[in-house]
Amino acid sequence: MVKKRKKRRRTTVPSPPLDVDVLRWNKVITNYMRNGRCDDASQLFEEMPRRSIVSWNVMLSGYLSNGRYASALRLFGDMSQRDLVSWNTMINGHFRFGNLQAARRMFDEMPLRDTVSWNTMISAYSQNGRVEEAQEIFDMAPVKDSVTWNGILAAYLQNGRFESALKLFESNLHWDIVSWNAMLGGYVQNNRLPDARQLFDRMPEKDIVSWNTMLSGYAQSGNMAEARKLFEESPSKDVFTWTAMVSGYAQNLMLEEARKVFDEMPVRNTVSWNAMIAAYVQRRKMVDAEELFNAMPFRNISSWNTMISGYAQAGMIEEACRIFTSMESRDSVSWSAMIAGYAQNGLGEEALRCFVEMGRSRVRINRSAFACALSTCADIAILECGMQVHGKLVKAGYGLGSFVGNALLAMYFKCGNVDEAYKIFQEMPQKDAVSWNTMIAGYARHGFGDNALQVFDMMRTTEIKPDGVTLVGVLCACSHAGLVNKGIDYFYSMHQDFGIKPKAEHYTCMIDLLGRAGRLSEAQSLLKDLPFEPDATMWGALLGASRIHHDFELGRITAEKIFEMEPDNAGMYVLLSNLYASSGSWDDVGKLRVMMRDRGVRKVPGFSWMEVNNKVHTFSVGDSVHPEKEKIYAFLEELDMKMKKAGYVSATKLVLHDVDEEEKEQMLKYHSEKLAVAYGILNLNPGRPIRVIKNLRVCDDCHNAIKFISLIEERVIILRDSNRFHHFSEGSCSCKDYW
DNA sequence: GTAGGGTTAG
Repeated sequence: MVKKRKKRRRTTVPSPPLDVDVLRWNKVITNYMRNGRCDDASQLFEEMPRRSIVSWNVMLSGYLSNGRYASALRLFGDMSQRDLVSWNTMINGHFRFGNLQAARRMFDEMPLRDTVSWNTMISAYSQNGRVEEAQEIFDMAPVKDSVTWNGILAAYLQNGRFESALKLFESNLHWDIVSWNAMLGGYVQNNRLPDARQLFDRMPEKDIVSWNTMLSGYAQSGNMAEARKLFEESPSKDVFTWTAMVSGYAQNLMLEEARKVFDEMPVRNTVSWNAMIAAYVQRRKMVDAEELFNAMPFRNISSWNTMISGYAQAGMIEEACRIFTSMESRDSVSWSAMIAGYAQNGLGEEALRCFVEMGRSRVRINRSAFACALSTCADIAILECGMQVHGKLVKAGYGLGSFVGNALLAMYFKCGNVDEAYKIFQEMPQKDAVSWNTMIAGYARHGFGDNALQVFDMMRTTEIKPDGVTLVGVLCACSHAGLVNKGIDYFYSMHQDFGIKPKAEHYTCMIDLLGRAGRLSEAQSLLKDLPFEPDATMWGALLGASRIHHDFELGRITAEKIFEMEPDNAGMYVLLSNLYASSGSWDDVGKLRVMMRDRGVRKVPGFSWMEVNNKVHTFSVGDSVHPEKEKIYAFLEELDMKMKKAGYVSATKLVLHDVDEEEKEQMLKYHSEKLAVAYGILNLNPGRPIRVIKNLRVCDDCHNAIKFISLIEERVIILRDSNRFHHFSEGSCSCKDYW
């Protein structure tokens, strides 16, 4: 079924009699193109006294590989004759620049197709994430050679359909070595190293690629001992082998070993240098990285990109920007690295500005940039913006492959639009573990525990196995849905049923689950019998439970533990302070305040934000800067009266400061989330949900007040605080008053 | 002109 490569048939149109001159010209042009000298090449092309079809083809592929799509198109239009190579090149070019429809149209219309045409279509569709189309072409292909077969195998492997690939691979015994290697790589990428090794050992023949694939599999998974063994056993080594070792040591943070291999390498290329730079970058040694970067003989775009992301990850965003702006040409990775860098350094708006700028540049926005932009929108929770990115995404024709689809899911959840998240989820053609986990955890964080568990049940009917993250979501969902016993069951059977040993995060969920249900002593004993040392998050869960159930003493003990571990965690001081205040122990509140002052712990100022007409409005306690503050305050006064009539009592006891009653009430009234909600009601049409984001946990009084507001104003209000989501509607909240 | 291995973004 898989045959040896056939000799290429050059043309269908007879070439003019070759003369040596034309061959020489073509050679020079090819060299120019290889070195990125497009303009020199085209000048030479213009000056040629005679041209063969090869001259045209060399120009065409040269333009395409140098990013000159428009020039390529023009040239293709100008060609007086075209052979199969011209057509195939142009089709591939359309794909490379994301013009899938044009490629398909050209394929459908071309006068004659050879196997390369079919193969090009298959692999290009696959590289664009379109497995269905790749499959369609594969099924239609009249002749299939080994490249065709490997194309469909790679299409499965590269697009998360490992099981299908495996099935296909096992159904046929005549694969050539390229496909064996592809399958080996598939195992490696799916972290199935023992299986990979088995395949490796039973390969009918191995070439250097097989050895390198296996070696880098070990290296990437942290098994440097085994990688080293293969390195020494392998019958031959090339620059790939050596570079894989450097990068393996780099990723396992073994800097000295990496450098030693790098120094011993008989031959280095740019990628080897890049791997060594990456080693320094991963250790945040930017001085050494920069030194190497300056010393290397040739830099390619990855070298620059590595430096950008290195500086960005080291928090040196100005330096990253310096590298970015000094580049001659930037590709999608450069842009993505810059966008991600801004986002990781808390500069969300800069990140989005950069994304917009990328859209204006000649570089096509790739999946990564979309994913980065979406996750930025998610972090700063601006739904409108996220929806616009979503729109662009659809227009760019990327579909809902799991990578981008998952980013979309997360964005809609984090921006508070649960329904849209579910819609996306349903539309996703392939759901991986991350998709399922995002859905489950998303529903849970929004307080829709039952939905989360439904999704979990659906997941169990698929071939995708639940992992540790899934179980965190499930336990969290049980906690939020008040399904205490079900949660306990899952916890104690997860090892047996799913082969997942409970880790710290699962214990934290359990403490939260028991605590929320008021079973504080059980939560305590779980904490006492932990198989490892509890961390501050676990104590935090217990403190949260103490607060909800007003267990003064437990709260105090718990908080002391936390203060020992994390003396700077302001949130925990506030939590304890609230607990003290709610029982009127102003003395303790005062002592705590002194303690905070002595230890230099600063309360993070609370603020909220929301989006109206594509503009983000930020509010802080007792805001006096917002241009419409008069209107907002007046509205709040009015609202306050209505709320009191409906039975609302302001929880003055909860204010941190021991001030007189009237003043306390004023301070509460103007908490940032209340201001934001008021602004939303004033500026968003009735019927539209009001989405507010707050950087801290919402306080009891605001939570209570917003419940009343949702009832009086007949509004759905969705509040994201630092911990979870609250959906207020008709006087109640999806968190069931526990957060 | 189409396929498998080493570097960068998510």
